[in-house]
Amino acid sequence: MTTPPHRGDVPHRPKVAVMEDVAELAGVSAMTVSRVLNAPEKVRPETRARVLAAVQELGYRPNSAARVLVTGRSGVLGVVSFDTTQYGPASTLYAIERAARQNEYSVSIASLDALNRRSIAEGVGRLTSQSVDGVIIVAPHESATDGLRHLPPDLPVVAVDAGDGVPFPVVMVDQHAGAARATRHLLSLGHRTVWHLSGPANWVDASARVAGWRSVLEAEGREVREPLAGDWSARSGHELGRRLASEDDLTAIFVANDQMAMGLLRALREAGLRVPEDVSVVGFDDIPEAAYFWPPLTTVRQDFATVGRLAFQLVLDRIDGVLGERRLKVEPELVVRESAGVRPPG
Amino acid sequence: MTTPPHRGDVPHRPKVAVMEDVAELAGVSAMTVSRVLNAPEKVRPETRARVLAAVQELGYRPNSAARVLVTGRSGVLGVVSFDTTQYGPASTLYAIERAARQNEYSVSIASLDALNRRSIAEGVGRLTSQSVDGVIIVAPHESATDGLRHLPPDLPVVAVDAGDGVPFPVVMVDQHAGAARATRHLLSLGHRTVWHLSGPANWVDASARVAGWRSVLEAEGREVREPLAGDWSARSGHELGRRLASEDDLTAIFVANDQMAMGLLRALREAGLRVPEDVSVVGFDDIPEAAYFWPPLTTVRQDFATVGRLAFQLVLDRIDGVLGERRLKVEPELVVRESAGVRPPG
DNA sequence: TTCCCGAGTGTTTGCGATAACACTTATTCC
DNA sequence: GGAATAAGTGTTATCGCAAACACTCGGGAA
Repeated sequence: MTTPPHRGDVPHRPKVAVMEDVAELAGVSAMTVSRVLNAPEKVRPETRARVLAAVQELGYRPNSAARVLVTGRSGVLGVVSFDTTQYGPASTLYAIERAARQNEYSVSIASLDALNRRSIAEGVGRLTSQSVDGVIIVAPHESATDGLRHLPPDLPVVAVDAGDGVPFPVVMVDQHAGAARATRHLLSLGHRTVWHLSGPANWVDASARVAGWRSVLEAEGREVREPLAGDWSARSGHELGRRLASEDDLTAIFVANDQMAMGLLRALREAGLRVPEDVSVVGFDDIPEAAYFWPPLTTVRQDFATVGRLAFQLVLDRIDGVLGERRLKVEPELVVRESAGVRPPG
Repeated sequence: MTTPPHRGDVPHRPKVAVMEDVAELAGVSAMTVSRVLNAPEKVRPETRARVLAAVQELGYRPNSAARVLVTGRSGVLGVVSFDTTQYGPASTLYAIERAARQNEYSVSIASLDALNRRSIAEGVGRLTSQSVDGVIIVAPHESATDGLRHLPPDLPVVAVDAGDGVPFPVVMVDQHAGAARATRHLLSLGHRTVWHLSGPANWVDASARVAGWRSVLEAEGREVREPLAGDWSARSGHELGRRLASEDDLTAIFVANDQMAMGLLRALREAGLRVPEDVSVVGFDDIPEAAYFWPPLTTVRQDFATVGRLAFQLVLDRIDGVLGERRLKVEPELVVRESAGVRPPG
């Protein structure tokens, strides 16, 4: 007498209901249950009601793996991104998730440790092997652009803040325009020229902001001082600020993001310079804390929520086979607070 | 003669390779391919090499849906969380994703619009219907605790920062100890008592910090002033700071997070109070910018990365059937900078 | 009446992988 | 030498669902 294998050692799971169970309870075939769930109008109302009641009673939930296997669609969107602890990427991700949820999609994420071609390809790979229907890439680094050119061509992909020359739609804030706006604002206050504390080299946002800043200065025939590059952190803003503080024609600075602006403000104060009386500062991003900097920071607001929403809409279109815009720009907005004032006399 | 259906109208996709294709190319059965991928040691090295070559040549990637269907395991971990744009949740999420990735798991997210039982159940539902293997819930609100009691009992779940009485493991920073440390630090500087600017009611972290702060004051026989509750934002810190500024025995304040501390610092300055000469301030979190506040903020560092890592380890154990710790606490650390000083004379 | 049509439902098949088991062949042991 | 064993591989069944097609039935058109 042998003991039956694999029985008894497991405490008899109350096995979850499958479609067949629902069908049986409702006295119909599994196919009818499927129809009730996917094309209710094809089922007579009273049958439908019986099925729905059975679904309810058994707490039935369709098995997505089985559905994916047969339909080829998963209802999952992949997002690959770099450093989601930062305000910008985090907000974008959040907006994407919201938009996805409203369209019955869920979101799978793949964070990147580094920004380079291998890393991006690998991130996309992790997602595609989870059968995502499409991918949004939030990787605003120029090295990424390269990686983006070598993706599976049939996969619906949309990038956020990517450089030129990627073979699919891109959604981005118009960094160039934002930087230009900030720079013009400072010039309009009477400053002779504007210094720039930029983001790290090879970040597309950083380059675009440099370009926007430079273009305004050049158009106005102002002197263009070499920008100092930080790494987006308050720490780097502080460090560069100390160097900057000793320049004698320093009256206006455009900083590539709010965190660096924060470090800069502190460095200036430590050097005995008052903001905005002696030096004017304009940031970029409008993080929620910007209004509580000392002094409250004049900055350029990026609407990450809109970016996320648009990016989702674009992948969704691609998934549905619609070929939409190739490059959407969201307008940034100058938020005037108190860190930028008129040029000091002298 | 009828035309063959569904041929020619679709522009002949280069259909992706499936296991059978690999098998054919390598001259083996599909089962052998499967073994090469899942239990390579059971296949003779030369066969294995042939199969691997075929995999390479066809660019074969296993179809996860099919695998999930038959194995019942997806390799996907669900994370439900509230407001991932904030530093804490974002960092936790990031750490979870990292840990997951290192263990060949990927991560699906479900953001919550609100913190209540329905919302949490719905978020978990969205994830389970995607066949996740386990779920980590980052929802530090007391109303969540209720929702957490009504989840499918067989689903491996771990919570981050949940209150007592949830029926599964919880990982959290020891908020009580952190608050106590901050409070003791202020008392040790000679302050007679410490005010508290707390987080919103019903947030478990907020309550724990209040409790930690209160317990030290009571143990030392100091006066306990009613805490003022903010909403974690710099804005609320500023607003409450204005109210606080007029109190005449105000020399030390413990603030429940760094953003509120920032708003508070500004309000104090606006009221003509110097920090730390007139008033000492200690925050909580140690966000990356805290060192660049004016003055640099003394605060309590939460190690979100460790929290995320532990939470992942715990779900992983549960998925594997290991029943581990029920409540893990991560020690916070007081980071002394310049915003807290000795009690002013008088 | 007969036929056709469409609405509503059921049956069969197949999605792509793995579990379980069956089958070879070589190896070991008595 | 023969049985027992192990290593390597193949066969078959199955996971849960939906696509495709088949069937039934009643009502209108011819």
